[in-house]
Amino acid sequence: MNDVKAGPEEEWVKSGEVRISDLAAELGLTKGTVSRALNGYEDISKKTRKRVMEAATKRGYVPTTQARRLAMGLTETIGLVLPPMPSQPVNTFVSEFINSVSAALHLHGYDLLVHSANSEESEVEPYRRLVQSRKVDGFIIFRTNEKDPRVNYLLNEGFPFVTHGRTARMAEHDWFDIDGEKAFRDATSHLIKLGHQRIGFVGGGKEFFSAQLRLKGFRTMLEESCLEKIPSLEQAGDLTGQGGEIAAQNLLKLTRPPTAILCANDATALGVMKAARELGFNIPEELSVIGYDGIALGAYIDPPLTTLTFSIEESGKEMVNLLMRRLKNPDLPVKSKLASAILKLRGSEGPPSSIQNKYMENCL
Amino acid sequence: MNDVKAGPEEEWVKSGEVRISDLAAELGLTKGTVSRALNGYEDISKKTRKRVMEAATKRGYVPTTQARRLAMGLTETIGLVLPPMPSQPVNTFVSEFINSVSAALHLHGYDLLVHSANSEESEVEPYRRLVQSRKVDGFIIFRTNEKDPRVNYLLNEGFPFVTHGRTARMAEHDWFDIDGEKAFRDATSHLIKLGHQRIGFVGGGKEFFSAQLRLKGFRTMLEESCLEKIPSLEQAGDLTGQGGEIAAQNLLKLTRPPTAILCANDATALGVMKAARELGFNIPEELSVIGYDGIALGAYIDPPLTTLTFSIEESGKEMVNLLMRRLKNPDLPVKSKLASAILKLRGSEGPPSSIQNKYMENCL
DNA sequence: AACAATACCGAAACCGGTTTCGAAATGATC
DNA sequence: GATCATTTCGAAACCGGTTTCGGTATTGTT
Repeated sequence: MNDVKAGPEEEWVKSGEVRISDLAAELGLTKGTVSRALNGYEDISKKTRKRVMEAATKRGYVPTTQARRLAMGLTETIGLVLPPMPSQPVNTFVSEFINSVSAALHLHGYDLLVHSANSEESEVEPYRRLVQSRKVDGFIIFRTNEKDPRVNYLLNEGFPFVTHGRTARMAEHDWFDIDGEKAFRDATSHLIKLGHQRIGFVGGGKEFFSAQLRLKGFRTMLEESCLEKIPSLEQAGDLTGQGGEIAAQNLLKLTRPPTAILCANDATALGVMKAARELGFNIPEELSVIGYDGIALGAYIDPPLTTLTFSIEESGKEMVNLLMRRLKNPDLPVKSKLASAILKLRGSEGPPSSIQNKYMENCL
Repeated sequence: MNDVKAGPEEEWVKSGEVRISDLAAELGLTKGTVSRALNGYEDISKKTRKRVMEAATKRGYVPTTQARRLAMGLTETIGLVLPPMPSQPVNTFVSEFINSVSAALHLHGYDLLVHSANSEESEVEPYRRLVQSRKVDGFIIFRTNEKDPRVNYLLNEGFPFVTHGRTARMAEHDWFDIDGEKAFRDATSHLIKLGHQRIGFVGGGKEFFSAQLRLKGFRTMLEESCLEKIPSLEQAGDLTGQGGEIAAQNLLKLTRPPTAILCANDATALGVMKAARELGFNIPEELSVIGYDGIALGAYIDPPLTTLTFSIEESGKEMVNLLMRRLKNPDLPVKSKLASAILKLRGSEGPPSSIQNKYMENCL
């Protein structure tokens, strides 16, 4: 009966059974004194502090988080609400992102509360609940839209948060983003240098702000390179594989199909490649494809997908830094960080089959 | 100055500013009475309850979670520790799983605390910390190993948890698992019926319990079908794409390479397909490949990957149910649930090029 | 009308910590 | 040795709820 696994001499203490008052009683001190001793207050003699610390480690005392947080009036917890999952998630971004955010928060003594969004209710509802019940001190928000109700709500409440992605009100809140515009200038430039002149673009709808910025980068580089903008080569997808398929079918059935297609993300690119295969286009000989996201799977398909990648770990870390700064001092001016994506050449792009060499010559 | 967004008449209350004592004072009651009124105690008159409820909704009162939890002695939080991320994650399981677990927990009024494992320290360390600081009431554990130190620790502590996957001590704790053995019997049977007689298997190391069970299913079906077991056709990978590549190279360079390869997961299968392409094997004509996991991206590669799938949403839901049951009554006998995977035919398998028709004739 | 039973609410303890304030003990100064 | 400044700790309030217990006020019973 009642036997426990432990050495014979060793007295086994089940975790978390010793309270600060037990410790105080054992030491002949008050719990206030014990608390101050453990928390490094200066008005505790070295001798007493040593006694307390030793007793604490010996008895395995760890303060009860709930009590400490109540007393200190903070939750030491950051909320992250998962957007409703698409039926066919193709991206490992979320898990990597959660991982890096969680790790970064841990360094600051913060916990990560992950909440799932119920698609039945309003987008801001989970945030409202978490704020009202005071379960978190701040939020990490990702997949922002240009006009984002979550951002509006939190700004209105004066509640701390950082977004991954810019919004219409980005001047009013901290944010981190990848410079998708520059990324697509780079990718477009790369294709142009390879000799492409008819380049297609498959983006997201207008509701995807980041995808719009990528489109902007694409257009900018076309203009800089004196290539005419051909509206029919710009397709609005929905950032899914299926959307990519449909968009690619539209593009490749044109009388003069593009020789390259830039995709706003990798899922789209995979759909584009699938459609291209089915329509008999060889990649990259007859069609170059470039994606965005850098998903690992891209390296295993045939041909391996050339894509724009960025460090998810850095994203998480930087966002946590911004948020911690905000929590320490809510009145600081807004701060933001723009990181850049790099083009990872893997093989799904190359020179067009028939190189038209007039490129760039009449420009400037 | 000090203007807030609200109707002119409406008095604007910033969320979470009203305490139970405020409410009590306003109503001329004590906070104990207000608390009982809101929590449905029977010793409150209908009239008073109505007054309290109305005042609460009007003033937007929501109890402070930390205080409630401290008073009630529970955290209403479940911990989930992410295993160290592989450098090349190709699987969306984690994010989907987190999503479904979080959603299921929410139905029970529980929160999900996601913690990341620091690869520098022991595997159980995060669990120990969460237990000692009393941040969670229980754990959801996944990617268990046969001998799992986390399981040992928690069993020793008597701390509630549910695993995704079986362990050597599965008789002592609640668990949920997919019947990988049956799944691989099915997949193997499918290949045999297609006419394959030399079937390769790329698994994980011995440290991956679930992969071992899949191997067992493979072997069982070979035996049942009176096919001889050829040891060199069983390769131990590491459940990554790279591992799959290497294993496939070994298999395909054999004098008599297999006509089909079963893979313990999709990441491995992708690596196998890559190696096969590079060695000039056409899939599925010259080599059939089947994976396990049902990752969505498998549908977009060429050929689409045939795989064994299961419902991640169901996994999360069932695990939460098991855990909630355990929390309500810690003394209940252990309970478990075994769900089955289904073979999703997508095109990466087919009959072998040269059918040897003697199959199954001399069996039984 | 007297008494017991019941409905309803206030008072206070409690959860497990933190932090402020003041008092006692110690040390320093003359 | 008396006075004052410092060090060190105890006492108590506090964080914001929940829950037990007991005391009125009300109702029901004979």
